[in-house]
Amino acid sequence: MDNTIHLNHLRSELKKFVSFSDAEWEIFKQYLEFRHYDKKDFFAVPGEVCDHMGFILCGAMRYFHVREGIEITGYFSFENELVSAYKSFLTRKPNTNYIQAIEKTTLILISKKNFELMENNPAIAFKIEQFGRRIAEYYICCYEDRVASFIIQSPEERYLDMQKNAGEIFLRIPQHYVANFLGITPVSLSRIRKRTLKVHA
Amino acid sequence: MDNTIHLNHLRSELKKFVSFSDAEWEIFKQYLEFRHYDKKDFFAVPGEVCDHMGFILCGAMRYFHVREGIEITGYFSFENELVSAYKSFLTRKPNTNYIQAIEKTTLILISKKNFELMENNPAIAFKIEQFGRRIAEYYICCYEDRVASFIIQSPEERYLDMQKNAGEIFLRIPQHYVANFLGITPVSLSRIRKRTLKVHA
DNA sequence: TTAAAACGTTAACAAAAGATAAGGTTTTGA
DNA sequence: TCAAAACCTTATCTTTTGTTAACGTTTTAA
Repeated sequence: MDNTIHLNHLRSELKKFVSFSDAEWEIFKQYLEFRHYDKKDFFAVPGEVCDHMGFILCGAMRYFHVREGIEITGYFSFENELVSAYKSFLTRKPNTNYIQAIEKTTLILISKKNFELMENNPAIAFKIEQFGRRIAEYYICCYEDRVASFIIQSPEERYLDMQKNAGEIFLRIPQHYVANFLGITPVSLSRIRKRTLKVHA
Repeated sequence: MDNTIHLNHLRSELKKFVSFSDAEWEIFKQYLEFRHYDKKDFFAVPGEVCDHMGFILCGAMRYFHVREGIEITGYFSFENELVSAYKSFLTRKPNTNYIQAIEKTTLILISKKNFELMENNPAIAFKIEQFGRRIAEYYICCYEDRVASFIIQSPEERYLDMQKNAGEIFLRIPQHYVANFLGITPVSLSRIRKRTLKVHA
């Protein structure tokens, strides 16, 4: 199977982090693997170390904790985004949540082992450090905004912002997952929707 | 003034991110500057790009947003920790919150300009990439936990956890700042304290 | 030293959210 | 295709939080 088109797509998308030279890319792509997930397949589970970082070619992933038997969704990743239990991937400690495909999903994976091999390969080590740094810095910026939203906004304000800035999510994600993402219960989100609908009608 | 002892302390503390060789350290330390902040002095303000990252030798810093004239505290940094409006520092876009000394505070600063000079100095560029990467990765791990606390815990649970794991903070930080940090109002925290005190009495 | 500001608690009331359950619709999967 | 599961809404009741204000104490700064 020829995955050239997908690899080229990945290379292009990764430019927002770092640009690989042709020589670097030839090395880099040898460390990649493709993997398909059916809906409900798990990318990561609690208690196991997350060994991979993935790039989503198509599909979507849901991150959730289980607390007293109840699933609580904390995050989503969609196509052209990365997916990983980052803390576990970095620290090599057991992960604490599930990451599950919520659609048929195809990933391009890099294993921790391959990451480390590249970090020790002088031909590409520097670029890999840059790559790892930019990814981490990118996510820090996202986290800064997300934490601020919990500190300075009410659930209703978070919902309205999300509707404005990421409205497409509601077309793909069950609403009770979104509720958890906003830090509230599904019942509460349903009420907020009813409340705020009237304002714009 | 001889700051050798403080620089050696910094070098030692930074080992949790990266170890500098003697040669690298000689270069690195030339790009550092010391700065003192009186209580209530600002390290960063909204609308300005944050040009520095700081290491706290002594003292403490508070991060807060102003919303409708009200200050809302989102974070603190203490001695031996870093301080920065990270997103602004990284993206060179205007910062959106205040960072203020809440005690007399001494920082060792690296400017963005000096950071970039080192990134372009072959003698130390690789180490700087590693350094930047490890810092970012460290903060991602912190953020992962912090976001999870908003998703899966109630304010009361967040308070009890904080009391257990970071009790000393309450000795240095006014309680209404802590309340904001937990995502609630000062009045609500006062009630939670009253509620939970009885359980342990 | 002393007046002003900051701080924590409490009260009273309103608003929002959580918990539970029921009902109807849609989706899923055998 | 059809029964089961998943999903969203609504209702009821309880709990928690927000808002505002008052009060007493502590800290700050002139």
